[in-house]
Formats: sequence, C-alpha cells, structure tokens
Amino acid sequence: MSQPEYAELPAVDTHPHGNAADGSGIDEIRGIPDATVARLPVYLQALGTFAATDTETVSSEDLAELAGVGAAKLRKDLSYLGSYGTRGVGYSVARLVTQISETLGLTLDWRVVIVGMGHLGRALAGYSGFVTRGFSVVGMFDVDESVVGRRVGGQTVRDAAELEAGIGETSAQLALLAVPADAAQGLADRLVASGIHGILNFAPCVLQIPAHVQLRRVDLATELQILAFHAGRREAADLLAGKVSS
Amino acid sequence: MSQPEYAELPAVDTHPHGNAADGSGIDEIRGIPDATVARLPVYLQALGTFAATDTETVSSEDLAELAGVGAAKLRKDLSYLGSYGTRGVGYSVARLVTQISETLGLTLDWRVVIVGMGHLGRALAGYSGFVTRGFSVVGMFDVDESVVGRRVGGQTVRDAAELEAGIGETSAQLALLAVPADAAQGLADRLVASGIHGILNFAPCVLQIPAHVQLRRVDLATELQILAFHAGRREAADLLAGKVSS
DNA sequence: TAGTGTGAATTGCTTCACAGCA
DNA sequence: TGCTGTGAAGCAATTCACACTA
Repeated sequence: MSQPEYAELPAVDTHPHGNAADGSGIDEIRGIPDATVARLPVYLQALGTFAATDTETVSSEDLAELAGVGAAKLRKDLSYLGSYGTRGVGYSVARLVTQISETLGLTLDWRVVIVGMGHLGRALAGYSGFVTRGFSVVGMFDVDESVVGRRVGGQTVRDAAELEAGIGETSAQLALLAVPADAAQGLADRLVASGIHGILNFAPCVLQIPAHVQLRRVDLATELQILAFHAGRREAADLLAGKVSS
Repeated sequence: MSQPEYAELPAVDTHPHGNAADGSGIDEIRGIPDATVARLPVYLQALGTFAATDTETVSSEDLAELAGVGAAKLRKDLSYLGSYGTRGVGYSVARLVTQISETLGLTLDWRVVIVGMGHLGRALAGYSGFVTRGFSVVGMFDVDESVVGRRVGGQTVRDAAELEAGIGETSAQLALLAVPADAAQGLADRLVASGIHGILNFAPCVLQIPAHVQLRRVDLATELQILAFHAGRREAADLLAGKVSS
C-alpha cells in the first residue's frame, strides 16, 4: 500500500504491536488499566473547557457529559489515580488537571523529534497542543534535498543522515515517524539504535520493534475503514427499516 | 455468515463519544466484536505484503507475526467472518483480502469530503491509501480566502460556505474534519445537517453528535500523551533497575 | 502431519447500586 | 442532601488447548 505520508490515529485499540497496551510487564507497576490511560487525555481536554470558564469544581456527571463517557466510568477511572473528589460537591478542576498531568508524566519535559517533513510532518510541527502539554520539538529530519535546510516553526530541517547525531545531542526520547511506508522500518531501526524510548508511527505499515521501545500506530486508512464499517452498518439498517428494497 | 455487509462492534474502546462503538443498537445485527473490526484493517495491510511477494497461502502464525498479534487471536478474529482457511495448509491470501474487504464494506464506493485544508488537510488529500481502499475524495473545503480556489490533488478547494451544496451534489457519506478546535463543532453540526453518515475528527476536542452519525476521533496530542505514559513507566523502571539513584 | 476452528477458561473492562462522607 | 468511591455483578475480549480435517 501506499506510500505517502500519513495519517492518524486510534483509540480503541488493540495491541497489535502498535497501539494499545497489552499487559506487557512494567505497565502494571501501578495498576492503572490501559483503557483508563487512554481516556485520561480526553478528560484533560474536557477539564480545559471548564478551566477556561473559571469553573472551580465539576461533578462527575458534568465532566463525563463533556468527555462523552458515563459518569460511573469516569469516577472509576479517577479512583485509580487516588481520587481527590469531595463528596457532595465534586472535583476541583485545578487539582484534577494536576493529578492527571502527573499521572501521564506530562510534568516531565518530553523531547520529541519529527522524522519526515512532508505535509503531515509540517502539520505536526505546527501543532500547538504540544507545547502546552510538556512536549517540545527538538529536531526535524528529512531525506529530501529540497526540504533540508528550510526553516519550519523556528527550526531548521536537518538531513536524515544526521538523525543519530541529532538524537544524541538532544537526548530526545520520543519520535514522530511521518514518512512513506517503505522507509519507515529502516528509520525505526535507526531510532531504536539511537536510544529512543517511544515511536508514534504514522506510516501505513506495521513496524517490528524491540519490546523495550514503546510503539503506537496512527493510521488514517485504518481509522477510515473502521468508520466506514460502522457507517455501512447504519446504511444497511436504514435500508431495512425504510424501504424494503430487496 | 454470508455476505457481508457490515458489522459491528463492541467493546474495547472507550466510547468517548468519539471512538469506539458502544453497544448502541444496530451495531449488533451481525456479531463481529468491535475489537476484531479494529484489527481487520491491520490484517489487510499485512496481507498486502504477502500479496506483493506472490505468496498464495499463509498460516495464522506467519500472518499474525506480521500483524503483530497472537496467532490464536487472529484465527478467532477470522472465524467471525466465516473463515475460509484450510486445515493443514493455511489461508488463501487472495480470498482473505476479498473476505475482509467485503466485511469492512470496502467494496462499496465511499465518497469523502475534507473540511479544512491546512497542512493536515493537504496531507490527507495526498494520501494514496484512499483510492486503493474504495475511498474517493469528492470535495475539499476551507474558509481561508488564500486557500479557496487552489488546486490540490487535481481538485479545487471550495469555500466552506458551499459545504452543504457540495455534500448535496456529491452525496458524500464521510467527512474528514481537519480544522482548529474552535471551529470544529460548528462545522460538525453543518455536516450532520447535510446528511453525512460519519465524521473522522482530527480537531483536539470532543464533539457532540447525534447517535445516528458515526464519529471517530484522531487526536495527536492524545496519542502522544498515551505514548509518553508508557515510555515514562519504562523510564522509571530503568531507574529502579539500573542505578538506584534516589 | 501441520494448521484451522472453536468450546471452555481466564482475564480485564464496564456497569450497577449503594454505603459513606462533606 | 448530593455526590464521591468502590465492592460486586455482568459482559466482552483474550488465551488456552485440543478435536478435527485436508
């Protein structure tokens, strides 16, 4: 399949050596269920809305509504982080933000490199959600001569040949891999060899990576196919319910 | 199970009014578990690799390895589509591709519009994985004067004011929403009013959408946060195991 | 003999319902 | 009184193990 550049993301996920956390080892040091971890960022986002309107406390009911989950599920999720709600009142918005951020490790400074500066790579570079969450882009790489040397978002795109050097200099921990599928595995190997801790793979392929390196897939085609499946079911149901055309 | 049309899901995900299917109604018409549906696109991808090397049959073991899942899980997944493997031999690559494609509804022609032509929108427009999977981009929209009228991938970007008209003309069923968070809900409402069947939301916010419209979230910040969480756990474990610095 | 297909066991997630506290 | 926190119940998904067959 294709080559291009990019795509998307997940959610549900499964573990397919890509997303999802399987129950592999260390994740259980403190037992926060994977499904819960996957929802924490959403809660954080919803909390941002409340914070913006200077709301000081929220009930599980209200927060859950905004996050699109059930109230009971939200409470259970929060209870895993050692909850700090007040009975009869609700949760302190500020406190929850702190709590979730710390749990996710967002209070650390994460250094990220972007590999592949096509449209997707540039979209990622310009993504503002980064900075506000403790992620900073410390390097951008591409193989294309016409892209190397350009300034993007205040930084210069470097030649992919300097990848190892760049990661070494900056001690980057995470990498966003936004290159064509046929180049992905090779670059992933180099990232791993350079000591990267986690890779977010946007290329439409499955990477083989040692278990000690975290890997997540974000693939547009996959998401679109899943969406189409569900939309298709609906379409079929409509047909049946509406006019019974054979 | 015969023919295919669509199917289902349930469970793994979360529902965060975004991804994942909750057990809402129709999805259960034919019982393919959600978790399975989410993996089918990955199998399809892996099968492409085998097809490229003219391999005619694969064992669950080999296919599972390439897809990054366990062999038993793969076999169970395939059994939901009414499997066509041959004991002692394996699965026919060509047959499996057909089977999965039909189940996902990829043999239909899906018409897709892209709303928001920033870097991300353009990356999506250039994504080749589309065409090969039965998706065709039938419209591209933006509010920005400087972008409207430009040609991207053989088509002209239209003014977002013409969104309803564009969807009407083309009978588009799916939409890729790649706009800033503060514009997302408004556009989503218009998409729904125009009769769209499913929305893939790339904006970093949670949309409120009627249940009859399918919705999936693809959020970079969320993925990166989840990745950081797992990478962070590993980092902590390394510290403990390695040098016991306090 | 090699490898599928699947009941049964297991694990993990979600939902319920309510005790307990501010 | 209102809302959190959580055991327990209910489900869904994963894994196991093996009967079965090409």
